[in-house]
Amino acid sequence: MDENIASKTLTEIPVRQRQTGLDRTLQILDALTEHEKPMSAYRIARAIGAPSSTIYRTVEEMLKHGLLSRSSKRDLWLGPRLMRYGLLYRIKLDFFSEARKEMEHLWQKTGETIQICGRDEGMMVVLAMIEGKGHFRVTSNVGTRVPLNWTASGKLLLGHLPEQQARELFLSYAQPSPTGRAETDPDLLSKQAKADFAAGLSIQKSDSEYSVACIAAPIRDRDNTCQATISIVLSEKQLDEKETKLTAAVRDSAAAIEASIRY
Amino acid sequence: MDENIASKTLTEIPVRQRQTGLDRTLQILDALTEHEKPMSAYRIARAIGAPSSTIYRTVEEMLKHGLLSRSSKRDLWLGPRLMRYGLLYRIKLDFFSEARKEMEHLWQKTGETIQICGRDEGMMVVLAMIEGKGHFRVTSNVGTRVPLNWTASGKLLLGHLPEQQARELFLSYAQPSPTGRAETDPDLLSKQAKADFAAGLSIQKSDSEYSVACIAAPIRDRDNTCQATISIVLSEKQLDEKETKLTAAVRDSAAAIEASIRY
DNA sequence: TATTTTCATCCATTCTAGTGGAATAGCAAA
DNA sequence: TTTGCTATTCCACTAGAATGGATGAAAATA
Repeated sequence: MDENIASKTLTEIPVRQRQTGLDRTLQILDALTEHEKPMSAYRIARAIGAPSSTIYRTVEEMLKHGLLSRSSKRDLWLGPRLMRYGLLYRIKLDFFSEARKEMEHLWQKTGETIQICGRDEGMMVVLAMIEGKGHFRVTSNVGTRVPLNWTASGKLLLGHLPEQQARELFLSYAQPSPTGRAETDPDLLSKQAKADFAAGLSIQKSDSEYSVACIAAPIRDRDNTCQATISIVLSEKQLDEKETKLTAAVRDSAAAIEASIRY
Repeated sequence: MDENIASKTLTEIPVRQRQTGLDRTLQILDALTEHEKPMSAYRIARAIGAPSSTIYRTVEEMLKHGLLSRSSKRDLWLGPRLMRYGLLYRIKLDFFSEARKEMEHLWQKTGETIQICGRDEGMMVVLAMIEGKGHFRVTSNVGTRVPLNWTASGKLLLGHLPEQQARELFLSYAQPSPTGRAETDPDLLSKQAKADFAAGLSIQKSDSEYSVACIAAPIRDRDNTCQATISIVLSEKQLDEKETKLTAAVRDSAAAIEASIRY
């Protein structure tokens, strides 16, 4: 909300770097995605601490290109062109078609909610999902982004990184979850990430939503990088009853997807 | 708009206008999406006719921001950050949650493949989809983009525009389809678009894929703009057998979605 | 009402980034 | 070998982008 109050200490040279047009463009898009609803150009400028003249210019250019759209007289929102790249990126992920099949398979077998998740910097993103057959519903959806420390998948997604690097990402992005149960300490988190990744499984209870649990397994490529995760999202109660069976199923699905991209 | 016409008369010198960074960025992304596979920086530069020095620079900056990623030593591909905006754009479309419900509903009722489609400039994009229960499979997928003249939905998506404007879009983007059965004449297409939109229904057979048919209805907002379409994709044979029943069902679903965004 | 905040546009200044072209090297065909 | 295409980097030049600040109008608030 408030802009950058902590400007510079005495010794720091005021190298107020001029930003590139692409920087400003991405800052605008990020401001809108964070805010999650339309904003005026003026408000965007304030939110990112940029000169309004620059933002008005850039916004105009972005509108011309369909990266933004006017949602009312003065409010701006993301533009339709953004879909072009995002959706294509997803369908061309090399594991994606196989992952869809396995998702379906896992869903047939368990009847629970199944998700494929990936990482975008410090956030976990739901890439694909099938909802469970029962009445149990989760709030997440395809496209939902949450901090990595909220979920089992989030931790796995950093498990292949050197611990130091994972620590830094958790340090920058970890946030308290709505339930207050998600770990936020970077040291602990990076250790957990490494351990869970090594085990090929991560289980989590009520970290992000009350009485919601999650069983996740990593999808690793030939370089052992965690490209994505596949997971079952279910009620804590269900988890207690069927844990052994479900963990095995998730592991199998992950293995099947990995096999498809490793030849 | 028309600046560079008067300047030189006799010897036409190629006035290669300097492009903005955002222009170059989008050209790079478009080159990759069109090509549908990774390309080298050099190849991208040639594909868009830009100075290679510019492209190498821009590519470097885009890599830094996660808009591109290296898929091998020299090959570049779309970056994970693109998902951030694309998926959020979709999820926040005001009709989207209702549309998902109706999609599900229609699928339960018919058992056929159901799609929600939107428009990105001159292309139709599959925004969401549920596959049919039978063995009949279509090649399209969420994120698939095809020229507007190939599909029933494509025509509906331009139906609210003044005929002249629709004509221009068809003129720029209409292409022959794989089956050769899709209309390509802008005049005919714009008339069809208008008529189908007015009728609130468009039906198509084998225009884009052999023996594949489609029944589509427009989803219009308060301004009568066609925001998207909902459609049943099925075999021609099925269409012949159950046409009346299915058209009614699609109409009902579209109406339900429209009701949800029109209060 | 008066006053503050939001919104939008304009201008002069600074300096970045797009451009053209050259240089270099690897590789494959002729 | 020569030729030609791919691939990458470097440099000088300058169009035009980002900036800071000013100016007003409109809207919100007191």
